Formats: sequence, C-alpha cells, structure tokens
Amino acid sequence: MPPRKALSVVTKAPKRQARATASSAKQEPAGIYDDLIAEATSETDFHSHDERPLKRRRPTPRAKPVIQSADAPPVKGKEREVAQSRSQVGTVPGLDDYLSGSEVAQNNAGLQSRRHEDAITDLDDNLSDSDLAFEDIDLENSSIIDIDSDEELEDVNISLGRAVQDGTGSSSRRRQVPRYEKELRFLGHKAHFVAMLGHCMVVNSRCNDRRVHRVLKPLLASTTRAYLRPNKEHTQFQQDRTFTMGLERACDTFREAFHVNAPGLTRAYWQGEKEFGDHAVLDRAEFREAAVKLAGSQDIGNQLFCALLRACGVHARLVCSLQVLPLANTIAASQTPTKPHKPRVFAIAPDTPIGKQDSSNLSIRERAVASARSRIGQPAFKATVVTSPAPRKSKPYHKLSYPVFWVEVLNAAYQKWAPVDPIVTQTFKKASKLEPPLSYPLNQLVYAIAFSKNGSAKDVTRRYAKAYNAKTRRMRLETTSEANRLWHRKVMGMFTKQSLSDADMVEETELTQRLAREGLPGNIQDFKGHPIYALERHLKRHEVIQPRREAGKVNAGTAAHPKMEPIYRREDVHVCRSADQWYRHGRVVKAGEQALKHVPARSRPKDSEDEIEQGDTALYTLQQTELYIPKAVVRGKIPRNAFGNLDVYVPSMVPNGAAHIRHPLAKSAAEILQIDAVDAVTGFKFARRKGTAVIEGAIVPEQYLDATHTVIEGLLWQEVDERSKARSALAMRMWKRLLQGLKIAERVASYATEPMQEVDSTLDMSNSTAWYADDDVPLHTAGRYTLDEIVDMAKAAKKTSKAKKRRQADSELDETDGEAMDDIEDIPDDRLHSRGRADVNELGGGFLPESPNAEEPAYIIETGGGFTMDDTDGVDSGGGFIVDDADTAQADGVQDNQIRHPLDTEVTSVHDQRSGSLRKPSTHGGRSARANAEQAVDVEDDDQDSLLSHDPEDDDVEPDWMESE
DNA sequence: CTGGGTTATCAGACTTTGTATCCG
DNA sequence: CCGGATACTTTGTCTGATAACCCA
Repeated sequence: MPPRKALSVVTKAPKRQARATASSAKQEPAGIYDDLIAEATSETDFHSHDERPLKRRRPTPRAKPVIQSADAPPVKGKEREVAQSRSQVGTVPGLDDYLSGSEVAQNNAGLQSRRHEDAITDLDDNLSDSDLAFEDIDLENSSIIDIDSDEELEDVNISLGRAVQDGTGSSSRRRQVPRYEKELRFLGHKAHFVAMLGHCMVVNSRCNDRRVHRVLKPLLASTTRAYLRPNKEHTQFQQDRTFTMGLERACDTFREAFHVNAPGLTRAYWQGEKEFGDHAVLDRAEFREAAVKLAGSQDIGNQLFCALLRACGVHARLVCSLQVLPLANTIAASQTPTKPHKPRVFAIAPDTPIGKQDSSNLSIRERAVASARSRIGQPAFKATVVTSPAPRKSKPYHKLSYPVFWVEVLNAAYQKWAPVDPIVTQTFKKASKLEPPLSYPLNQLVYAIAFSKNGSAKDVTRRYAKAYNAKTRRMRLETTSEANRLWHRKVMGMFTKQSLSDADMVEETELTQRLAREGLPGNIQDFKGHPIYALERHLKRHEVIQPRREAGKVNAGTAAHPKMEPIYRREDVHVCRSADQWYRHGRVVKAGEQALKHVPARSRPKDSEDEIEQGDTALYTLQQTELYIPKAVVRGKIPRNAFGNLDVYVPSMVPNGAAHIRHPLAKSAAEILQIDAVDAVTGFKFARRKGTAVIEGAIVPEQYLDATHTVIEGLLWQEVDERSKARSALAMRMWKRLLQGLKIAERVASYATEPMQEVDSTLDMSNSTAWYADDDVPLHTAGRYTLDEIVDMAKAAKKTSKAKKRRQADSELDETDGEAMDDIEDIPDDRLHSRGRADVNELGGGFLPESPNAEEPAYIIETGGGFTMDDTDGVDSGGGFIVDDADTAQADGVQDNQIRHPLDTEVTSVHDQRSGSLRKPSTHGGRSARANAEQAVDVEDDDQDSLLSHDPEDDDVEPDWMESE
C-alpha cells in the first residue's frame, strides 16, 4: 500500500513520544520539513520563541527519529491512525512557523496536548508563585486578574516552569501533581471552605435583619402568612396541607415580585478568575436595598426569600452549597469540554488561509474575555467553556440552572425540613432537583450547609446528593484522611447545635436512612472505595473478603457481552497481615488458623540463596490472631530474643513483671544498679541497605523502676556537671591565654630601654585585670570548679571509664574530661593562681595527702553523684566546691551553673579556704602529681618574679586580686 | 458519549538486627 | 592477635493512584 508506506515514513517515533512532546512533534516530520526542523533547532529560533509571550519553548529537538524513520517497520492498523494524526500534526508546525511572532500561533497550533502543557505550565507558575505566600491563594481567587498582566506573568515565569519540565524529562505527556501542589490544594480547599462558611454566616445573619423583614413582610397577603403558621390544634394532616399551601403561595408571590438581574455564585476553579467579580458581595445596606427593590442575583433572591419566611415566623434555614476550590486536579475536568474544540484544529488543512483561522480564534478569545461568565477555569480553556453546552441558557446573564443558595423550611406538622427554591429551579420539596449533574461546570454540590436562624449550621449534603457514597463523598475533605476528617469536624463543630431538638433527630435519622438507601453505584469505578460495597477486583494486596457473602451482582462487561461480578459488603473486607507483621503489632496467629490468603513473597536477596523460591506469604486477619503475651520476668531475669534484646513494638509486649524505660541511659543505670536490663527494640530504621533495630530505652524489672529512674537522674546530673567542668576548663584556658599575653607584654615592656606608651597601656590592662579580678574573684575558676577538681575528676573519670563498658554518654564524658585534662596539662601552673599560689604554697600543706583520695577512680561514677566526695575533698583542701550549689544546679542548664556558681562558690569558699583552693591546682597540675606540681610551682614563682616584681602598682594590685575578701 | 480497558508514570509504602578497617 | 572504636552508607521493589487515550 503505497500511501500507507508514505505515511509510515512520516511516522517514525514511538507513539508515546510523539504524544509526549507535542511541540517536538513539529520537528518529527521528515523530508519536506527538514529545513523547518533545522530552523527550529537553531538557537536563534529558541530565542525568537522566547520572546513570544504565550509560546512554550520547544524541547530540544532530536534528529534521531527522523533517521529511524527509514527503517521503521510496516505500519499496523492502529499505528496508521496515529500516523495520520501525526501527519496532520505535522502540518501544524508549518502553520506555526508561518505565523511565528504572532500570538495567534498558539491557538492555531491548538494541539490538545500542547495546550495542556501550556495550561500545566501556567498552573505551575502560578502555583509556584502562590507557594511563596499563602495569601496569594486568596488573592488569586478573590481579585480580578487582568488578562494582560496575567500573560506578562506567564511570560516571566515560563522559563522556570520549562526548566523544571525539561529536567523531568522529555516525556511530559502527563504530569503527576507533585506533593507540594497537592498540599497547596488541600490548604486552598480548607481556606476556601472556611471563608465560604464565614460568608454564609454573614449572609445568614442578614436574613435576620429586621428592616429587611419589615420591607418584605407586606409582600405576602395576610392569608398566606396565616397559612404559614397553621393552627396547632388541627390534625397533623391539616397542618401540613395548610402549611404547604401557604408556602406555595409565598413562593409564587415572591418569584413574581423578585427580579433576577444577575446569576448566583459559581463554582471556583483553581487558576482563573473568580466569579465574585460579577456580583460583589453585598453589605447589609445593599442587601436592604435589594430587598426594597426586589431585584438582585439569583442568590440574593433566595436569601431574601429566606428572610421573608423568617419574617413570617417560619423556621427557615438558609442552605448554601459551598462552591469550594476542588481537591482534585481540575485540569481533567475542565479539559473535557475542550474536546469539541479539538476537531476544529485538526480539521485545518495546511493550505487554509491563515487569516480565517486567525479571526475565528480571535473571536473566541474575544468572546471569552468579553463575558465574565465564561472566564472560569484555566485561561487556556476560556474558549472551551464558552463552547461547552452546559451553561447554555441563552439569557442575558447565563443564569445558573442549579442554585447555590436555597431555603429549607421546617414543616412543623411532621418536624421535617423541606427544600424550597423559588428563584433558580422554582421547586418546592424536590431535593433531587437541586443537585447539578457532575458535568455541570458552573456549580457543584459538595458541601450543602444549612444555616439556622440562630446561626447554627448543619451539613445537609446527604439530602441532596443522589450518589453521596459513590461520588459526592470523594470530593469532600473528610474522606481524604483522618486528620482532615478531624479538621472538618472541628470546623463544623463550631456551628453545631449544642442540644438537639426532636426535629434535629428526625432529620439525622432521615439523612442516615437516605444514605443507607442509596443504591448500587452505576459503574465499576464507583465501587472503588465505596463505604458499603466492594468488588473483589478492587481489593488491595493485603485485603481479603471474609465471609464471602454476595450482596448482588454488577455487570462489568457491556450489555452485549455481560460479565457479571459479585458485589460484597465492605464490612466483610478485612486487612490481612503475615504472621511476622502481626508480631510487629504485638499479636500472634492463633494455633490452627489457616491463612486466608497467600501473596507472593517479596524478593529478599539474602534469602534467595537459601531457598530459591520462598513461595507465598500466608496472611491472616485480625480475628485469627490473639494478643502476644511475652514471657514473664523470672527472679529479676528478663527474657531476651535471639539478638539479646527484647521486641517491644507495642506496650503490650512488655513482659509481665518488667517495665519499659524509654531513656537512652536506662541500660547504663541498670548496670550501675547491677540489675538485669535488656535493650528495648521498638521499631526499625531503614538506613543502609538493611533495617536496623531502633533501640529505645531498656526493659528493667518492675521493682527496680524507681531506682533506675533515680540513677538516670543522677547520670543526667552528672552529665550536666561534666559539661560544666569542661566549660570551666575552657574558660581557664582562655584566662591563661590572657594572662600569658599580659605577661609577655609586661616583660617586653621591661626590656624596653625607655618607657613607652605601650607600657602604659599594659599597665592599664593589668590594672583593669586586677580590677576585674578584684571585683569578680570567683571567675578564676570560670565556673563551678577549681582547677584541681577538674584535674582530679578528669583523671578519675578516665580511669573508670576505661574499666567500664562503653556507652554513649560515657564517651562524651570522657571526651570532655580528656579535653579538660589536656587543657590543664598545657597549663602546668595556672597563671590565675600563680601569684596566690606562690604566697600560699606554705599554707597548702594539706594538699598532698588529699591527692590519693582524689585519684580514686570509682567515686564519680559509682555513686553517680561523686561530687559529695569531691566536696569533702574540696572542703578539706579548700577546693571551693559547694554541695548546695551542686544540688541546686542539678536540674538547671549548664549556663545556670556557669553564671550562678562562681558567685556562690566564691563567697563561701574563698573566704574559708581561698588559699588552699588556689594552691591546689598547681600541685595537681601535671599528670604525675608531685614532681610536676613542684616544678610548676617553681616555674610559677619565677614567672611571678619576672612578671610582677618590677611594678609597684602591680604588687599593690596583686593582693587585691587574689585575696580580696 | 460514557465508561471500561490499557498503558505509562510517579509517589509512597514496605523493607525490618553491619561491616571493614584501624588502632592500641 | 584481639577487642574496641570508627568510618562508611543512603536500597530496591512493589503497589496504588492517576491520567491519557482507545474502544465498545
């Protein structure tokens, strides 16, 4: 078939690719368009496209498809059509290029997919814009966006959107809604929902306006008004008849009196313009005015009718079908009407005069712009909304066919609410007439909220939705997640009546019944996620139907070839798990239970070697399992699993007689207490290729629970303390640096042949230091501890820690200790103390005997609060450590210690044993205490001499600094 | 013309207890 | 040689949802 072959030459790329990159399809046609392709591929061409506002940059063209075309296989039937369509598509680029530079080119190109991409890009852009600030969402919807400026924005943003798209790959045939966008939609939906509720609140309160009532009441004849309040003495039937008659008359009267001059609220779409532009929200004065004039939008009409009924003493609720931004992607929905438009484009012959196309497209655009009514939906689809048949009502205002606001009246005789819509559908008691079909683009029934006179509200959607379970439910927020359900409940809870009347209960019953009476879904899809029915085909992998009670059959085939499938109840659908998974939920399969379902086991690379085919995994339902009861603690011995720890995925898995302490130090504490404890595995973390057990605290025998907690507290306190020590050491090091600097400066000054300015400055410095020290003596420890204490502790901790098993906290402690020690070793003699030490050295006799005590390794950790020991040392040796401080500091942060301690410590310790405390560091300074210490002292003495001897002032200062009391 | 079937694609759930090397 | 410390590493597969398109 020659023609076929020719076609086949044209179509070379795989089908999907052609669709995917619609714009790139331009380049695909081979042969005569080669030069066009070349042009298109050139960089300059790109730029020229860039300059055009509404044009999408073409993906980098690929020459390959063209080459492949030569050896393309013979075209099959299906492919031929594609080929044809593509050849038509192929004509478009010609047109497009011909028109290049003109904005109309886009419309002419008119490929659906391309439009789609444009739309998506627009959406992307706007969303990414609004992503930055939440307010933008509302802005976008509540403000009228100038078309031109809109395009400008697109122009600016397109490059970004495109870059993203290019990054994701050339196959942008379909773009999945990214998560952030979904979240944004939910956020927008919620915000809009609340805003609409607020709007309804205001509107509802307007309906109570007395002045409006006074204006409207005379509309009805007094007899009608009397009918509306039937005599309670009469029989129920009579009351009902009377009331109904009165209501009908009221409807008729009002309908004739009210002049509709504008449509009502319409459905909101993501992106695009809001319909509030048409009828600005009225304030109360305008509402009154509308009542006087008896003219306004369809919504106002029904609102006034509600006011009228309330004026007549009828229990009337204002019902609003909230037109909230949809949760789901609206592109698909709004695209459906574009389909009629499609043939128009594809019908273009290559030789069609351009002007004609041009004008027709323009006219569509103009119409779209001219009519605000048509400007819903994406800008890209403006025209399509116009062409869609749904809103056709050839009246000047494109009135809505289905109401957004209507009225419910309470028929007191039966305590039942009946819908009344005198304006839009002009129906009475016909709830089914008020729900627009799903395809109706102007509004949608998702949330119908009825506002009572007193401001309370009730969701009455179920009364009006024909397929609440099958369809409406899906569009509502509550069904999307538990969190959203709670959110929705919370919001609606603010409007819910506190106490329920009889009528409320009757209504609730009615609504529930209505839901229960809803028939089988009309198609297979609606069975998916249906709250009452289920099909086997929609079962998830781990779901099973048990028992298999058929509730009916549905035809999944065609009428010609019926394929009946059984329908089951949703309540019989159970979630299954494998025995392992049940164990992770703290349950075990009962003995003798047979698996209800087998699923192919997941491939496990590790196991695959052992048993090549693991086969199936058996699944069980909840009913087939029982609570797992772990082995109890026997004589303080906690049972363990194969890994030496204990699985505690749920609290019930804690063995009898044991307690779970969720604290990382629990096990260490247990070790200190010398009680049995095992790590508690509470879950798994998937890091690296394998899951790793997550260990959260430990399991200890119940009777030691309190003891363990106490020890943990001690350990925590100790940790804080160690940190404080480390900071003290750090502070000391800095002091050392400062003093060294001072010393050097002083010495340099002494070498100077003649006194220089600098000397003065150093003197000043030393003076200032002296002053500082004088003022703030405690700071020589820069914290809670004196140097000797830190050194001792560091040593002790290091020794003990070596003997001990590692644990996290310990390692940290060790590090800090080590650092502290190193620091201190760097300071053989602490300059801070040096002078004092020299003086005090003789006094410090008590120091040496104490050192052995101090070096005892165990005390810190074994007692968990080793400072008492230290303290006693301190008191003896003048260490300056004070118990009270430690106690008070226990719970506080390190900073507290840092700040508060020095003052306290100094006041007391310095007074009592200052000299001792000062001297001690020098002796302990080195690692081998004595030799180092003495050496250090010597050195220090030298230093002191060199430092201070010259300056009389310094001498004066020195005592102040060190000995100030 | 609607809806089921098919296909493509993506997001997210599910997975579920180390090892090699260095250093003292 | 042994034991402990440390660094390394960041999966892969499957399912379900969604969308587009074809076809009956």
